[in-house]
Amino acid sequence: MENACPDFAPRLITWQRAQGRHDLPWQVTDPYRIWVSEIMLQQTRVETVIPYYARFLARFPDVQALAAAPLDEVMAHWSGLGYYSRARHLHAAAQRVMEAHGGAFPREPAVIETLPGIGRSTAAAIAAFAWETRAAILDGNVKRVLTRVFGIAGWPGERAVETRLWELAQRLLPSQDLRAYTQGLMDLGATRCTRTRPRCGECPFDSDCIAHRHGRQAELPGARPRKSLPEKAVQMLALLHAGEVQLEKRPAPGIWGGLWSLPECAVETDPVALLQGRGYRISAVRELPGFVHTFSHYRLHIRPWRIDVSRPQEAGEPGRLWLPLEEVADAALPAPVRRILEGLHVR
DNA sequence: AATGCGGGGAC
DNA sequence: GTCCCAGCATT
Repeated sequence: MENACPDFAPRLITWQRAQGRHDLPWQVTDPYRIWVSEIMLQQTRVETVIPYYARFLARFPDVQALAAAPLDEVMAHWSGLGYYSRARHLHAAAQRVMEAHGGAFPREPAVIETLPGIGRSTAAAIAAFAWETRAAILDGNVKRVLTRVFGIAGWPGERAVETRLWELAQRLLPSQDLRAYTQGLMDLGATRCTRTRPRCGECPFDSDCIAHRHGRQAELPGARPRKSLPEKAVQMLALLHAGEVQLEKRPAPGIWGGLWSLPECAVETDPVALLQGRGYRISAVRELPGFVHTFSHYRLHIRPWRIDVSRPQEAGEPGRLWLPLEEVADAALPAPVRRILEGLHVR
């Protein structure tokens, strides 16, 4: 497979030295500073990390200072970065480095990986940058570069594909210059082999890259399989009376919790009969155009109705109000409810 | 093997 | 809006 590009590593190293990034704040040899950067950079972009990194190192300049600091203060310096278990693990790992390793960061990737918050790729990156250790990384950048250059299909999150990528990453490792090589993989992925609109004309593997040769840059790496969302359906009832619409407050845990929404009923239910059973007198009924609202967990087919009532009921119940249509713009409404009501107001 | 974990930027 | 980002831990 790697026959597609037999001199991958030396070409990458040469490219990194000429075209790669050399001014990132964590391009140092202190393993502590490299370690902190690698944790912050997990699932987080370089531009986002830079200001946090500066503040963090100013307050916790070495592993001893981090281990001795209160966790609350570590968390405060992480505030806004997200994935806060990274900060808790970082703090715990600093204390273990002090107690189990006498304050000296371990050099062997297998030992580094036993520290909390450090997996295979992060352990390899720390060792490669700090000591030129021959260890393979496999982050999002590397997955993108390798799937494209070597034409590896499938979603990298799938076990079989990830196993292939780890094997390939391991086989491609040079015997020296691991610092430039590892940085080159990241630099290429970040500045040339980008997710969209890759700059193939400025890539050292231009002529060899399978994806470029076949115009498959957009197909590689393979996309996460689209999980088919469950389909649900509901009818929403816009009850109108004297220029006002009835709203219900959604229960607090649950979808749209705390927002004001329209009364609902199942699609099997006849809304007119339902309302008449509750004592409403109905003067006009019109079914409005249906549409689909997509959540992260399911797709909701919404069938809205405009129902003019001449004798409203259920007034004064808690969690139920009549809102003047003129005030729809300022109300706390779910997006699809707002869409329905704004459509009404135009008429 | 799947999911939870944040926030932000690109499109 | 969706997708992804210098991933890892947990189940």
